[in-house]
Amino acid sequence: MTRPHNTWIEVYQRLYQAYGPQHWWPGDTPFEVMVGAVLTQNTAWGNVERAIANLKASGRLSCRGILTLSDAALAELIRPAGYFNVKARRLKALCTFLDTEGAAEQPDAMRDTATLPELRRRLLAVHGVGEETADSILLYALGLPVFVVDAYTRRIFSRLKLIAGDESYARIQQSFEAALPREVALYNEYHALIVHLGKTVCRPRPRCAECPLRVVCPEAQT
DNA sequence: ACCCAGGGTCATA
DNA sequence: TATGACCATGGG
Repeated sequence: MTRPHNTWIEVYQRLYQAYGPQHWWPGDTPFEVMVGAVLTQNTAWGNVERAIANLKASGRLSCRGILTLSDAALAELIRPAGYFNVKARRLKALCTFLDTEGAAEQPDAMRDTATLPELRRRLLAVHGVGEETADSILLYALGLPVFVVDAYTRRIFSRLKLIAGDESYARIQQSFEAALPREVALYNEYHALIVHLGKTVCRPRPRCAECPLRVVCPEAQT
């Protein structure tokens, strides 16, 4: 008997065939990934890169380096990332958390201190860490199997009519995790490809002529 | 001069 | 629980 066609996997395959591996997360260390996950909240990645470059250049890209800065000095370093006062506080909250977890020196050591659901709960309790930021940290900094849902995911998959768009984060996440094999490498690549498509093609005003999902997407069936 | 970007918190009803 | 205001820079 023929199994129902898994569109969720087909979308991945088409994106991968079109764009290839994305080599995510753009960041050298787990700690840099965590910092980037906070800084990129509602912010273009290019601005985040400048902020991270400032932190690196000043030798402050570490828990201690961040916690020993004044709020004002930290805000000044991350200014290009926008919301700099808000994000300065959030970065400090994250570093304080890592400290209390005994993971200040080795942020990815946190990985083996608890089960995945427990780690997620702890991250969500940190000020400034919501669901997407928590999951980005779990997947891209700690290498744990959690599918990351973001605004691009909602836009693309609602245009594909695979979701309505206004579901809860958890609901959308479950749709992906139920349809896909539980593999970190797949979750990693899929989300990265979604972001790439969202930035270049599936924009607020879509450029469907260049979309590798043309045959799958009702939006493009003019 | 707009619109948009790899969200999250907080106050209010 | 569900909305809306707020946070702010930089590119198109």
